[in-house]
Amino acid sequence: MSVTIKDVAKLADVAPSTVSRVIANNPRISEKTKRKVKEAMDYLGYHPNFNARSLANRSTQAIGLVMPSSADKAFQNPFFPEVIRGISTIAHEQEYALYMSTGNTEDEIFEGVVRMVQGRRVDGIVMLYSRVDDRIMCYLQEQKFPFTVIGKPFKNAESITHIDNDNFKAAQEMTEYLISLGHERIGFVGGNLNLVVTIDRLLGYEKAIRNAGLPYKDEYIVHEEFLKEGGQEAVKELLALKEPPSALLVIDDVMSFGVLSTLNELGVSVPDDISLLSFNNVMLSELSSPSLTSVDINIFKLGYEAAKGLLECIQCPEKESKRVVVPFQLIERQTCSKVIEK
Amino acid sequence: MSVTIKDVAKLADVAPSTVSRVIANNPRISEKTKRKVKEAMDYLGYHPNFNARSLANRSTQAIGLVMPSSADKAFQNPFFPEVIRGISTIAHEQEYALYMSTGNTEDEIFEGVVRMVQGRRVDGIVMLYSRVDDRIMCYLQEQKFPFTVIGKPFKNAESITHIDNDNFKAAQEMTEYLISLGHERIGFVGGNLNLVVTIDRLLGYEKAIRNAGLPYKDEYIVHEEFLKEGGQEAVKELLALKEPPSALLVIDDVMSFGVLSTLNELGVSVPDDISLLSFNNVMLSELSSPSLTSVDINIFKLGYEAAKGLLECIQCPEKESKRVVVPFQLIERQTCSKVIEK
DNA sequence: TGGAATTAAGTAAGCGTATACACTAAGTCA
DNA sequence: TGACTTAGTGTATACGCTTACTTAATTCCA
Repeated sequence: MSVTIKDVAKLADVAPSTVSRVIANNPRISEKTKRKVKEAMDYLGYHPNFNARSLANRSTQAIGLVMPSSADKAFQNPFFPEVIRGISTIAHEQEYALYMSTGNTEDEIFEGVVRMVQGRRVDGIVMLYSRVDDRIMCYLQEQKFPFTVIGKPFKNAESITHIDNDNFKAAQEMTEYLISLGHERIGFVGGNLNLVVTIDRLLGYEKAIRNAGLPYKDEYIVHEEFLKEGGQEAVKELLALKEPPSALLVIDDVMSFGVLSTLNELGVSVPDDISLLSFNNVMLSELSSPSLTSVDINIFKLGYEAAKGLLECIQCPEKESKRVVVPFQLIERQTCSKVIEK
Repeated sequence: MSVTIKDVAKLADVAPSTVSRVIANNPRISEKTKRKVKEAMDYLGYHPNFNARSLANRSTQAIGLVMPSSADKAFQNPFFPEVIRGISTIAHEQEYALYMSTGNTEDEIFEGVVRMVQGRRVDGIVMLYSRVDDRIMCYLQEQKFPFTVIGKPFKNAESITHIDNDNFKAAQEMTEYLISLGHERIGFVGGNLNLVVTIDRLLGYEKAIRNAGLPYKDEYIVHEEFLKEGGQEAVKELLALKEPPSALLVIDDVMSFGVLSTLNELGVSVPDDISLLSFNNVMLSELSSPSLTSVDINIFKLGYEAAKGLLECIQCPEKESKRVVVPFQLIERQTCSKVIEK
């Protein structure tokens, strides 16, 4: 059917192995032969069969991506496309392709990963999230399969290459920023508590609150899904309190969009009645009205570095694991203001 | 190293071929044997090696995605994640994985596709765009490689399964809508003229303009890149005219975001000074201020149907090609208003 | 009861590539 | 000149799986 290494060998009048060596650019082949073989390859339009190569080679030139939930849900958050942009940039530089398996339930996703790994469909995996006691991560560790994590692993962080922001510090500084604006009732709108990023940011928030001698109130802390709907739910809860917060630290821009729309419906003005500070600085966060004050966590770089680290793992497995911290930066826009004394 | 079909065969005391048949659920194997083999597989934690299977099988259970530009750029437009959501939904249902190769230049992307195809890394391809005289599409046709297209192929549309909106009609109706609001100077902000979608919508626009007996002016037609920056450029050009348009038909929401921000900078009010109607109804188009009046083209469904069509192509290659038209719907929000007589 | 028909499982030949090992021819050196 | 490198190729096997072909065992019917 398609042209194989043997066809090339026949045409160039050499052995198949020689052709294989030319492909691998083996120095033991003379320039003359190389030229001859290359001509034959061009003439026949030869392209190596990746499956055969992978089989013989035990390498696939592909890296797998694992998302926290079904791609279906994940892609609703611009975080993921942006991470993938970063990943694909370096993947492309090194001629790796990206491979995604999807699933609806946790079990399905897990099975997908097992198939990727055992089926040798990829050389390594980038986990696009970090969760408390994650089965997939445990599995990859057991299997000693190369992987890197975006976010901080809950356990064994030292032995796993991971790329993260200093989320604790970021949340602390941002809370301090809100405090400096005069806010004393600051709500925290978090995502899923299983995600390490939620925990880190919550701890940073707590630290700042306590440092400032403010009361740390459980009712100011809400956890919802990482979607617009999550933000909407959260606001409803918080505004139902006797003393609703005057500022919100929201863990994700998309949630903030939800928060914003609900506040708008309720006739609560941002930032006059309530300030909003969120994380991620997604591409579209400047578009909302008012535009979001948000912490730029450099999503692109998170992806880029994660893939880079993974390729290093794959290429030299002895290399020890490392932690890369990507800096963050507050982007001030229109959703935060000073408290006006009444 | 990892457990193979032979290990399972040995443990279950059958021949490797029998194990293979159990995996394929071949009816010629007795239930008793199947049970025995499955036990052995579970016990050993066996998972088939996909590369070996693909090699023997000539099938990969993966579908390739081709984007119009580098993933880097494409992912800046929420259109693509959303299409991929649709694709991944059905891909997952049928246990296919997604495969993406990326490249910066047109040549690199082309090479990536050739490697996908010749290297037998995927069973079929979904083209996420349709362009005039596209090398990749020609190549896939020559190779008789299964593929489907999102958008209308420029040539041979009858012989290629494709999923599209009726962009001509959509643009015509939308232009008529603007005309019905009293607008007589309507600008058209298009994307790359090589994209068939741009052409179709432009033609629909022209049709409506001419039907209404309005002058069709070239200077009202601008083409820029499918990004925010593109929208920004476009506005600058259009507002520099002696008689700037009172309404704009913008081909893409992200461009509209750019249009909006520039108009805002220039102190032009939307919709009071200028109306804006755009396409795609991306998830975040309700967030801008004012929120975008936009045509919902059902991006998710475009992806879903494209992948579905592809899987049909793969599974029965004789099946004839088809055209699926996904309906559109105007979502009225805040960027269009009637012309106020002065 | 013998042989055809049917069912169940095994044998072995690929799929296309990589690579350890073997081999040849030419060059090196004492 | 003969033993010894060394550069350049070829041979043969392995990678893990599928499948056409065969064989063995069982059933069925005249």
